[in-house]
Amino acid sequence: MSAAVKYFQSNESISLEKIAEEAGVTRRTLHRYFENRQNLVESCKNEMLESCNKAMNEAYESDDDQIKKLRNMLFAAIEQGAKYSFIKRFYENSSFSDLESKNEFESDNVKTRWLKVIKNLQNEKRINHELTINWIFNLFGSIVETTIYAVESGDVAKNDSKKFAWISFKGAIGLKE
Amino acid sequence: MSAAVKYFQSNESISLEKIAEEAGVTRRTLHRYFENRQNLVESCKNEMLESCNKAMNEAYESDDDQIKKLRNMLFAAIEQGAKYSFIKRFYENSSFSDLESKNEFESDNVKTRWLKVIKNLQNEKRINHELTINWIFNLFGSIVETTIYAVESGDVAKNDSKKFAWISFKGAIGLKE
DNA sequence: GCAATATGTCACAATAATGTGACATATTGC
DNA sequence: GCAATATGTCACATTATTGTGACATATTGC
Repeated sequence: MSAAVKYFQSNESISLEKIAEEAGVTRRTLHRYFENRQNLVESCKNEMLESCNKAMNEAYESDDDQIKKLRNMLFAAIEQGAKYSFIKRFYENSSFSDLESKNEFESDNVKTRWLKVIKNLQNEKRINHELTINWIFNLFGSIVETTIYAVESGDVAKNDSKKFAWISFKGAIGLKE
Repeated sequence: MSAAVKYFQSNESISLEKIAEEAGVTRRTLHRYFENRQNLVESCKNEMLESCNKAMNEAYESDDDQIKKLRNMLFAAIEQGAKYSFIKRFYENSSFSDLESKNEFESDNVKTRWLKVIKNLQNEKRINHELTINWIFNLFGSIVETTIYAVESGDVAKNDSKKFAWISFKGAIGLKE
C-alpha cells in the first residue's frame, strides 16, 4: 500500500506492474492481496485516512492551548507526508474515484475539531477577520503539501521545513500570538 | 489544447478520446493536429508556458514599486488559472515528461525577475529573514494553486479570491508594507 | 523434516488506448 | 457553385494493462 500511495500521489494511473515492483513483489502477488485496482485504491484510502485522522486527533489532544493545538495539527499533517498528499488529492480529484465517499472525510471529526479551533481563534479576534474559514482550510492543506513537496524535492532542509510552515501559516492567517 | 490542459491538470493519463470530446472534435481530427500524445503534451507545454510568462512579465513591468510588482505577478498567475496549474504540475512531476526541459522554466527570466523582487525586499528587511528564497518560491506557487482551486471548486467567491491570496501571501512571508 | 502458506513463473484471454489508412461528407474561401 | 480544405466515419493493427488459472518453488511455523 505504501508503494501504491507513493505513486498515486502524483500519478493515479500508474501501472500495477510498477507498484508491485516498488513493493518488491510480482504483479501476481499484488493481485492476490487486492482483487483489482479499485480494491487497492480503496484499501489505500482507508488506511491512509485512518493514519492521518489518528495523527491529527492526537495532535489536537496534545495541548489545551488553541494555538498549540493548531500548530501540532499542522506538524502532524506534515509528518504524514505521502499519506496526507494522497488523501488530499483523492478528495480533490473527483475523477480519482466516485466521490460519494467524500462525506467520510468532510464529516469526519478531525475536520470538525480543526474548524472549532479556527472558530475559537476567530471569536477571540486573533485571526485576520477578512478571511473565510473555507479559505483558511484550503490554505492549511496547501501549506502542508508545499512543505512535504519542498522537503521531498530537496528545496528545503527537513529541519527547517516545519518551522517555515508554521511561520508562513501563522502569517497567512494573521494569527496574533 | 485548452481541452487537454483542462484534463491534464488533474489527470495526465486522460484518454485522447475524452480530450477530443471536450474539444468538440473526433479523435481522428485530434490525431491530424497532433501526431501523438507526446506531441500534444509538448504543444500544450509550450503554449501555456508562453502565456504564463507573458502575463507575468507584463505584471512585472506594470509598476515600479517592488511590492506592487510582486502583487501583480501573483494576480497574473492566478488569472492564468488552468494554464498555470498545468505548467506547475508539469515541472513538479518529473514522470510527466522528460525533465531535461526543466531548465526552460528554471532559467527563464520570469523566475529571475521574481527572484530579484524577493531579494530586493529581503535586502530592505521587509520580509521575514528566517525564510529561504526557495521556500518563498514554493509558497508563491502553492498559494496561486490554492486560489485557482478554491475558486474552481466554489469554496471561495471569485471576487474575494485574489484579495485573500494577497493577504495570505503577504502574511506568509511577513511582508511589511 | 513436513505440512501449510506464500510467492514466483508462465500462459492466456479480455479490454482499452493508440495511431493510421481509405473514403465520405461538411465547410470554407473565392 | 466549385475547388480546396477540414472533419467525420469506419476498419484495422498494434500495444499496454489487467485479471486469472495452473503449476513450481520458497518460506514459515511447529
